[in-house]
Amino acid sequence: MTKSTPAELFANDSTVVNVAVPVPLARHFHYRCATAPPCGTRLKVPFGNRSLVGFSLGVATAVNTEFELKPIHAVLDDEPLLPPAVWGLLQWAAEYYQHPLGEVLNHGLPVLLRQGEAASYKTTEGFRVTEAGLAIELNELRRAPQQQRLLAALRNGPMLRRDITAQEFSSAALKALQEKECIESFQHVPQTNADWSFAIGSEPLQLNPEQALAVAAIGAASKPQTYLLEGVTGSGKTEVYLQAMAEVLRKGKQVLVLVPEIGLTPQTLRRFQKRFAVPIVMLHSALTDRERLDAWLDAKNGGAAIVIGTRSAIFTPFKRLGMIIVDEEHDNSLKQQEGFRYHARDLAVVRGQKEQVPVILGSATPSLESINNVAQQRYAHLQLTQRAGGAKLARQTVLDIKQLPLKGGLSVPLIEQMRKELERGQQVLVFLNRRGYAPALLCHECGWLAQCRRCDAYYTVHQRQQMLQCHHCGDQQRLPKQCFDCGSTQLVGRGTGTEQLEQTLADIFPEFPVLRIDRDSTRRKGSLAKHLTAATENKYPILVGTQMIAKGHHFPHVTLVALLDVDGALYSSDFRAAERLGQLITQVAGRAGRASAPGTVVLQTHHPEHDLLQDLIHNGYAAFARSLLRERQLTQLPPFAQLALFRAEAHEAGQAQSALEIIAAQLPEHPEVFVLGPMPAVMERRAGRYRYQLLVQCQQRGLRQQLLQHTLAKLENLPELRRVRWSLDVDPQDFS
DNA sequence: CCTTGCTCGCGA
DNA sequence: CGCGAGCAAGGG
Repeated sequence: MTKSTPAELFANDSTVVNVAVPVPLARHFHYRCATAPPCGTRLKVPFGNRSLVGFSLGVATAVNTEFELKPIHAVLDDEPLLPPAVWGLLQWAAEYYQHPLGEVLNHGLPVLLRQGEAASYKTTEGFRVTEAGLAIELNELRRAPQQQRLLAALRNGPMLRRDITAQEFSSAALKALQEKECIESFQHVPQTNADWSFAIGSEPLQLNPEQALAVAAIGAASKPQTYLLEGVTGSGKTEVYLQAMAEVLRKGKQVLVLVPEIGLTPQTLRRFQKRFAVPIVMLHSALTDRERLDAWLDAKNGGAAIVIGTRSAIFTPFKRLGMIIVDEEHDNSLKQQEGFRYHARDLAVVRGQKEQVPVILGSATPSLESINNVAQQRYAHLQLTQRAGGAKLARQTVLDIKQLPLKGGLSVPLIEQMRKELERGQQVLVFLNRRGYAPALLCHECGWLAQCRRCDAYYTVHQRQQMLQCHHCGDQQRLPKQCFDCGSTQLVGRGTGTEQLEQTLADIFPEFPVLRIDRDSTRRKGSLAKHLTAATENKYPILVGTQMIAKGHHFPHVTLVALLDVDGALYSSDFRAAERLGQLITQVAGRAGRASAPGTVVLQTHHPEHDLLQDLIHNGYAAFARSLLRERQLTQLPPFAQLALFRAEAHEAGQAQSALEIIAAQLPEHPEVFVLGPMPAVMERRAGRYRYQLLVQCQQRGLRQQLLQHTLAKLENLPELRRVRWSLDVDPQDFS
C-alpha cells in the first residue's frame, strides 16, 4: 500500500479528482492531487472539519473554479479495492435505489475498510488439540459439558477463534481447555486462492425424482440464469442447494449463500461442513470487525469456497464466484428497511446477470414478485411438491370461534383437541404473534387504556417484569397500580400475549411442561439455539411461540399446530397482508409432522368463510399465491406496478405533511403516473414524530426511474425540506 | 453570567 | 451524516 506523504502530494497538485464521499448528498466532490488515483481506490479526504474515507471516481472533467479545492490527504489503496463486478453492482444499486453513491459504496465494505484500514490480513488465532487433549477421555469432562462439546469438535480438526464463537461455544470453555493444556492456540496464516475442487467427492444422499430434475436442470443450463426453487416445507431444498453447489465447487468456484436470519446459520453451517470439506466463511453479527474483514478477504482472495451471510453479504467480492443461492427468498428481512433500502434478493439476481452465474431463489412460499417472474419466463421454475421421506403435509382446518368463550386466547374445542394429542404423547405447537402478557392495559372501571406517551399505540403489559412496554418505540415504565384517569385499582390486561398464553396453558395442562420461544424468552446470547434444541428433543410437550419459530426450524414430534389469531391480517389496509399471512400460516404449518405422524393445523378465526383462508387451506399456498397474483393484476399493484414511497417525519404533523406536498409538487404530471397522498402513516405518531407518506405508482420501471431521478435532483436544493427527515423507498415492502 | 440543549446550515 | 455556530431556556 502507498501512503503518500503530504509533501509528495502537494508538490504538483494540478490534477482534480472526483470523489464519492459517505454523506447523504447525491453529488460528488472535487479534490486536488498530483496524479489522479485510479477509479475505485479509497482516499482519505478533508471534509468540513473532518477527515473521511471516500472513493476515487477518476479524473474530474468540468471543474468548478469558483472556490479553491482542498488537496486529498492520502491514497489508501494501490489498486481498486473492489472487483469490477461488485463496483458495478454498487453503482447500479445507487442509481436504482436513488441513494447517494458515497453511502452505497460505504455500505458495501466491512467496517474496518470504511475506517481506512488496509485491505490486508492480520494473523488470526486458531486452536487445535494437544497430545493431552487427544489422550483424555471425553467422559472425564462430563461435569463440564461445554468443554466436552468443544473438545469433541476440535478433535475433528483445528478451528479459528471466529468459527468457535460462531458455533456458540462459550469462551469460558475455550479458556478452561487451554488451561488444562488440552488445546493450544496457533497463528493461522490465511490460505488465499485455495483449490478445493479435488475435495468434492460423490454425493451421499439419494434424490427423489423432482430433486434430481432440479439439480440436473441447473447443471445442464447452457447459460446461467435465475431459478425459482419452489419446494413445500420439508421437500429437501437444502439437498438441491448442496448438490447444485457441489458442481460449482468441483470446478474450483465459489458459492454465495444468503440466508434471512443468522439465528439459523449454525445449523446450516453444520450441514454444509458435514457435506463439503472446503473452507466455509460465515458473515454474522457476532463477528468482530477484524474477523469480518478477514472473512471478506477470504472471499475476495479466493480462499473461501462458500460464504454464508445475511443480506449485506450480497456485496461480498469473490475471486471466482460460481453461484448465488438466496434461501427463503420471500423473507422480508432481505430488504433493508432504513437508510439505503435495497433488496438483497433483487440485487442477487442483478449480480448473477452481471457475473454470469446461476442464481437460485428458494422458498416454500415464494413472493408474488418471483412467481410473476416465472410466469414472465424471466426465471426458470423448479418445483418440489413431495416431502422428503414420504412425510405428508399437515392437514389444515379452520376453527370458527365466533361466540365461543376464549380462555387466554384458546377456545374449548382447541383445548380438547390439544388434550387428545398430548395424551397420545405428541407435541403441540401454539403460535401467537404477540409477545408480552397482554397487548393493552385496561381500567375495568372507566375503560381507560394505557397509551404510549410517544406513539399512537398502547403499551404492552409484561407481567413478569412488572412493566409496561411500548413495542414501537421501546419506552418502558413500571406497571401502574392505579388508573391514571379514575384512580381505580382494577387494572386488567386486555387481549392475550405469549407470556399469558404460557401461563394459561400451564394452568390447563399442569402435567405437560410448556416452553415459550419469543424475543423475550431468548434474549440472552445463544439461548434461542438452546430453546430450539430443547423443543426439537420433545422435552416440552407444549411449545408457544411468535414468528421466531416460523423460520427454518423443524419440530418432528409436533402433530398439532394451532394459530390463535389470524384475523388481523384478513382485513388489513396493506395490500401485501394477505400474501404475508399465507406465507406465515404455510411456514408455521410446515414446522410439523413426519412420515409416521402427519400433522394437523388449526386456524382459530372469526371469519371461517373468508375467501383467502378458504383458498389457502383447500388449494395450498401455490394456488393461493397465484390467485392473489391475478388480483394484483386487476388492481394494478406490484408486481404489475412500480412503486416508490416518499416518507417524511417531523415533530409537527403539518411539517411532515407539507414537506411531502412540496415533493409532490415537484413530480411532473404524466398520464401513466399516479400519486397518492400525502397521507398519514398507519401509525401516525411514533417515538414522538409524526409520519407521512407519499406513494408514486408507475406502469413502467424505466418511467419511474426517470421520474425519480428528475425529481430528486430538484429536491436537493429545496431549503424547506431541510427541516424534516425524509427518505425515498424504491420498491417498498413495508408501509409502516 | 455561564452552562446545557436544541436547531440549522454546510461540506469541494 | 456529523460538526460547530447560534440561540433560547434556566440556574446561580
